Amino acid sequence: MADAPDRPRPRSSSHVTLDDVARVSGVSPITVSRALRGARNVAPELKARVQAAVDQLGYVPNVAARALASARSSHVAVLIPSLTNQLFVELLEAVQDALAPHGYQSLIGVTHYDPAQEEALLRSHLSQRPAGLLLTGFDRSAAAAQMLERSHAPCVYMMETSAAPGVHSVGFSQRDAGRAITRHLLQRGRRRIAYAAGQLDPRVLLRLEGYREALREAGCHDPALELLVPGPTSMALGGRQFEDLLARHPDVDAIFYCNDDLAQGALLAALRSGVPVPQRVAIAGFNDLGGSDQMLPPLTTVRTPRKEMGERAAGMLLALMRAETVAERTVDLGFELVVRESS
Amino acid sequence: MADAPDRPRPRSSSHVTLDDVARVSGVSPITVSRALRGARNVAPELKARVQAAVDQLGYVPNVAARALASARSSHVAVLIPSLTNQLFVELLEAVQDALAPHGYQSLIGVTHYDPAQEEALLRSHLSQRPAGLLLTGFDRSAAAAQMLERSHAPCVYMMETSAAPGVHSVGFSQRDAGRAITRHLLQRGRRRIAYAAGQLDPRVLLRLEGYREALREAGCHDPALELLVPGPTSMALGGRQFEDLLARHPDVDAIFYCNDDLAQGALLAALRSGVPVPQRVAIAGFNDLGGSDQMLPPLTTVRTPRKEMGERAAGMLLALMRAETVAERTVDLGFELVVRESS
DNA sequence: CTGAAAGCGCTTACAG
DNA sequence: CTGAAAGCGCTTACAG
Repeated sequence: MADAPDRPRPRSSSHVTLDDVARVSGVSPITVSRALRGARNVAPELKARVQAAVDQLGYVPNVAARALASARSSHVAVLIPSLTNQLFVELLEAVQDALAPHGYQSLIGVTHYDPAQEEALLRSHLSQRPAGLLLTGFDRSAAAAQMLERSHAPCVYMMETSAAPGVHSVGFSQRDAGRAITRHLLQRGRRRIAYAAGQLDPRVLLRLEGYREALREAGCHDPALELLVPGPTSMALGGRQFEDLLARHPDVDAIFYCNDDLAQGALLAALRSGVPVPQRVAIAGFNDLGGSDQMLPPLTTVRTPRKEMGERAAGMLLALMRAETVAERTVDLGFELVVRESS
Repeated sequence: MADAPDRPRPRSSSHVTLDDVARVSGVSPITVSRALRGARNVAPELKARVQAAVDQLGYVPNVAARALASARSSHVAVLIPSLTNQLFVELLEAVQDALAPHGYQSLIGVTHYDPAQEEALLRSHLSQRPAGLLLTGFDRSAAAAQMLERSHAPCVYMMETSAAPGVHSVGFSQRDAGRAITRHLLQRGRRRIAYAAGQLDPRVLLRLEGYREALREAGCHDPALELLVPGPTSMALGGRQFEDLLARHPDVDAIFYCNDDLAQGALLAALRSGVPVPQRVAIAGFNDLGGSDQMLPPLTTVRTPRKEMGERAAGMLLALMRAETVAERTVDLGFELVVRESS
């Protein structure tokens, strides 16, 4: 198995091709192709001979040739808003782990929460004819939606659910989760409950809706207690929001943060300034990210099912890519209230 | 521009091809191909005509065809140990941001710190003929190293540096960094300095070497103060290690953690048990991850240049993929001691 | 600076 | 269940 000389490269590659496998196993190239793709309409005996030749030669299919001939790549485009939020990192890992065993590679695109960037990414990914798409949420530009539709590529949406016809989605109700944690704070006797958020994406705003509903039911909604700042979240921002809210509204008795990193920052700021949590203010977060259980006091939060979400979305996409009909097109995975000592 | 009927798909795609562009612009397909790839040996006037036709038709090159014909894909394989350590997420983002404008897609592989997994990933990525490779560190299986060599694919190593001939690397001295932070603790008058680590990868062990060297120089190295536990790091583990060390070695006066997440956990554990930091024990971390500046007290650590490392490694790879000779094959980016109140 | 021919390594669609 | 032919959409290598 001599290597080709370094330069100049011969036009004909020195790699083992499907034709080589056909020659060695004594069948036609098409039969090899079929056997390799696990077709049932190949005699078991030929299948075995092909496999033996593959092993002997160390044959590896050329994905580019396959993609060109079949007009379908083995890539799945995964578009997420950010890698800075641990949530999406874990979602991504679950997706990759589910897709890889089936021979699909994930091509990750980070949209930075920007519809224009998402549109550009979609355009570039779609031009490569991905086998499938995994997208985050439902809010995108009209142009992006149109490209998606025209591409006819299998697609599953993550993070939220939709019952719209033809849409496949795996997620949970952000609104219900926002309502649930707010109700929990109300049940603890809190009345002046603030909502502090950064990175105002559609899901953060849905949680805001849930928060508002719960407070209106209880008759204690006050828009002045909504602190919505654009831009990325961080522990530092959470600390500043904590100080800001207490300074401007000394009667605030609870704060619901849209993400755990903010809430962790708040907990540390409280420690720094000697504000007792939860006695003086209760603190709640969202997502149950790493470290929230280690805080002082441990953080009350909502555990979101990103691992299962990634697995289920990938599973659904796998079915769609096999051209199977998916019976359960909308999967609501729910969420879990995790009550710790901060509330 | 009517769409093809849904099913069955015609063999000939309804997409605009390079031949269409050639027809519209009145030149040969090869000239279009050259113009598109920015060749200098195309008359400016023809270039303009081609560009006009591309715009008019909305032509997008078929990457599979290009890869098949040229035996080079537009993918760069990026192999990192983990996405759980924020460090690698930031490294990855920098790489992607640097590669994307040049038309290269990153294919991410997570090795989970496992040479066998890395070998498998390398095998699968190499079979797709990536345009280039970005790898983490130098420790890999002999089989993996051999595959790399035989592939002749351009490759840049990240995180560490090597002066070995033919090797391109961008990193910093993990050993020097470990030595530097340990010396800092010594300068603060500490003598019973422990090293606490998880995820015992080669870089964690290099930092350990640096730690040992500094302590031996000062004549106070004690192997009993090295706490090396396999498996993933976390804030929870850092907290347990803190309690463990203080219980078993009451005279410990400083702990150097191999990663900030452990150190953050230690700081919280100290707070929980009322151990004053740095009065009773100094705490130092590594990497300067998000939140370390928000801790109570803020964490002393080593800032590592992951963003620049990703950018420089990608830049070097870009040059190699253009078949340029890279003069500076070994780039040492250094590190920065960040002294805060925990030491 | 420009082009006609051949080929990259597969799969599709049609036969049998 | 198996195969011969054609083609996917580009680029390489050779001419001129």
